[in-house]
Amino acid sequence: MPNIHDVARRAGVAPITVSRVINNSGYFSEEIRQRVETAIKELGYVPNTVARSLRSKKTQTLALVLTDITNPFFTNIARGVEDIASDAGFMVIYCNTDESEVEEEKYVQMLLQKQVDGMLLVPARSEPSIISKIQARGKPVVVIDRRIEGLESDVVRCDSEGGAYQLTQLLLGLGHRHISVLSGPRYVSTAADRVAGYQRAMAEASLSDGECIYFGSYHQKSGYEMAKQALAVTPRPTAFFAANNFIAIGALSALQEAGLHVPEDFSVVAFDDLPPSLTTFPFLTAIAQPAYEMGKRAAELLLARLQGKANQPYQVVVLPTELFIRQSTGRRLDRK
Amino acid sequence: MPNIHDVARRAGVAPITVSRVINNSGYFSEEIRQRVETAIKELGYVPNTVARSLRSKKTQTLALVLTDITNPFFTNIARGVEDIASDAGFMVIYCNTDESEVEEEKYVQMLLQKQVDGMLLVPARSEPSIISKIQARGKPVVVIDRRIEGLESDVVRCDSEGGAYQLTQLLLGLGHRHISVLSGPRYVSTAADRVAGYQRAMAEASLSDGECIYFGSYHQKSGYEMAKQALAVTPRPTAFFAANNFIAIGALSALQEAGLHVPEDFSVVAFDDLPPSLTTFPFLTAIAQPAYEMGKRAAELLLARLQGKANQPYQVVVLPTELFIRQSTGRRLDRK
DNA sequence: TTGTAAGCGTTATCAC
DNA sequence: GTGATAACGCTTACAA
Repeated sequence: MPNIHDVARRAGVAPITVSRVINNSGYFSEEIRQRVETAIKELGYVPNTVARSLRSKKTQTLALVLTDITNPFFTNIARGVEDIASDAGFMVIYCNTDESEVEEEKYVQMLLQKQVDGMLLVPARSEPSIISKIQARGKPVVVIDRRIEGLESDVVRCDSEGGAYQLTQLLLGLGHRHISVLSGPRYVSTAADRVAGYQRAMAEASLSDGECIYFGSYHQKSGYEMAKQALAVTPRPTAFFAANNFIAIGALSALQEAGLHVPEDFSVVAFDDLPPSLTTFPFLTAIAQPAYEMGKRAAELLLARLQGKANQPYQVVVLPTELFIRQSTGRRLDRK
Repeated sequence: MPNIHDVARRAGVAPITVSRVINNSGYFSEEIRQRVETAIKELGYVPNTVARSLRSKKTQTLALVLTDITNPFFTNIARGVEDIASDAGFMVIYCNTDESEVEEEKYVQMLLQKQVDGMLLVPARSEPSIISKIQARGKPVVVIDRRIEGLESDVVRCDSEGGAYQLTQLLLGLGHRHISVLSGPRYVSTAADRVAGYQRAMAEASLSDGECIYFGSYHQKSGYEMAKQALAVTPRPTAFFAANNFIAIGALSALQEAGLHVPEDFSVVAFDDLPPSLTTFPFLTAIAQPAYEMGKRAAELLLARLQGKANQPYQVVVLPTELFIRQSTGRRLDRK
């Protein structure tokens, strides 16, 4: 493969001149541009970004570290990130941690070695060390989706506590008194915050939330298992609050298996809507987060840091959620 | 940030010795390993992969170029790719082309500049030039999901023609005679092959497919619009064959809007199933492709090429699909 | 088992 | 406007 020297020789100029033409930087005459461009074409020259990065200390590469690209919420974040990054001439490396701190640590280490210019990260745990580590190496990070106590950084997320409060209030308004929360991993802020929102609503209604809180993982299987457990409790709950879309789907199959019909016999609400493009018939009452917008905003924040705004104060962007009331909550319960 | 020289100085060895310890290559004594590792820790040294890549001509990076990560079919391919790549110590850059040749060309160019070790590509068009270009630069490529006439390369895909034939036969067996195909972009092989499978089944049943074939894009909106058009034709069709999941969803809303109930008044089948983790209640009769497996196999093929099997004959892997018969096709039509 | 020297392909710096 | 030179941080090839 030809390099910049080969092009220079063919065009009868110095390598640095070729570099100037390629990058459209510094001064050169129109005639030189012609000669260089011709030589590039004739040789089929492709600039080597690796060499350029070594010299310039910039890779034009961002990393997106999330838990599972398979979840449409994260998929849409990814798409938002990529669209913005791509427009700015950046490429994106993505990594799935499956909520594992070990994987997260491994990926971050690799990404630092790769000299990515910045990272967008959905942290596996609510503990600041991994982020601090990245910041300590002078790389900007934007934390997506989750809260980390005691950490200064750019953040883009939604209000989990508030959304959960809204969903719980909706159920309470429909007359439900025994509501089980099927939540995600205990140490993930969204899972904890969604429980907290539920608890606030329950407390305001002077109801106990005694045995009704389950922590699991943000997966269908876990939703199924938590629902099974919850249904075995006496008195049996009349509604579920699923802390994400996958959990809701799992809970629905548990309900079906138990012969309970939604919404006739049971109500279900979920945090995270299913994208309309994937829903045969919208059914679940849900709080929707603007995932694509979250990815976009996060990428914009990161790029701003890379484009000189390195020393501005950190921004915490909390985007609004939207409540969609659908069939899974049905009508008001008859008071017993 | 410290570099390999700093570590070498601190450990009292030569840079190359540090390199050997880091990469666990060549010979060095246990004592040297200790000294080097201590120095690395004390300095917080992180190896610079960019410099390493420049020298070794390997970036340990793959690229996944697909049309839209937002489609769960591709999301699962991506996940399969990433899992395999990650196990082998490779990172993955992903790019969305939205079926645009221009975007595809732009991305491939950037990826070549970035010196990725190999590419996995869902080509935007059934035309070999972009792939040949990558091959010409000595980079291995695996073509995913689509056929390209007259191209020698590794390929992982499913049998679109056969799956479409199966779905059409199912509809014919239920008594449908007026079946409209709502397909994807005319010049994408999967869209064309799915139409071909439909045509074969129709021809075998001695039925005409005159005005019943629509080409659009693989999106919900296009599905909606094609369905609208198809429903305006006399005699009105009694069934749709949607060439992908998004089109099916769009078609369902058009049917709902037209006051037609599925499956009572109308049947719908789709190529591409919706992942169970995203389906509140499975409803669509569909051909499912093993997307995750496709991504996995494709990544394995690519890695094999990178690990010395560069000159083996190209492999074309055609994975089996699975038919799920659900409610959207209902019962046998009463013969008129 | 360890080290020296050169070079990977660019660009920053300074000179002309 | 254009070019010579060094340097980015590492590893290959060779030497000791």
